[in-house]
Amino acid sequence: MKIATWNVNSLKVRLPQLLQWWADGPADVVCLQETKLEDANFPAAVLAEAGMQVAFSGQKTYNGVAIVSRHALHEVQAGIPDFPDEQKRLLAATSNGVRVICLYVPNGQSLDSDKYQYKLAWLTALRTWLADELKRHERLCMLGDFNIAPEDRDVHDPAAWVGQVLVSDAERAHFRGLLDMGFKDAFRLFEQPEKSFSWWDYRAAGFRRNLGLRIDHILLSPALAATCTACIIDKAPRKWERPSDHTPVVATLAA
DNA sequence: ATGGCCTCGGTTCGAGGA
Repeated sequence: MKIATWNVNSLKVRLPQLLQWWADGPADVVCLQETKLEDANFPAAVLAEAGMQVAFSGQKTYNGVAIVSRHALHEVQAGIPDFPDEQKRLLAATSNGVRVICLYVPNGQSLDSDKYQYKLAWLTALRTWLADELKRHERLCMLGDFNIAPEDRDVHDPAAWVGQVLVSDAERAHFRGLLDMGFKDAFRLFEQPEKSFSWWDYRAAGFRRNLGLRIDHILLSPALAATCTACIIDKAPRKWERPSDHTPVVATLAA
């Protein structure tokens, strides 16, 4: 079973790329972020036609998350319980016996912004809720755009990023907190090339020059981590016409 | 060396992203 995460930066724009990537067959479950679509406009019929089961939670213009799967999706839940939030950033569902959480962590904008405080509050609520979820679901995974580069090696130029969001101590402490709960960063279970990133700025020819960040992650519960045989960043879609600024991350789980 | 894009809503620019 392959599970993946991909911030598509508008599903309306990226629908052809998603269909192409799905047809190429690299995943059984894909968590999508930044769909930027109200639920009424979600292309459910087109995706169903392509063989996808879908669950989605969206809003106009911003945010929006979805899960697409070859297998049926059960027990769909949107949002973090007890954390009222207008922004559609979290969706959970069970597929093939695996509990899948799709998330889009707030960006935070800058360290002195209210949006940064919202980001930290969101992460606190996430961790509080997850402590319970880990007890309820042994086979649990969390995939998404975390908007956190966990370590300096996940940043193309750490010195240039000092003092910015995505790399701050408080954000990284939240990420480590998830690892301390028992989650494993699937990508780091394996030897990886240096300067592996999942996002590159559209500006400055960022992709061509590999000026990127690794901010899209797959975290696995201990039981799932034990079954993980590979985790890769698939850079192919970032080279296609009109790409998202993020590219998919894919983990392989043995049956 | 510097700055360099893309998406959306809604008009032709501002906000937001990372």
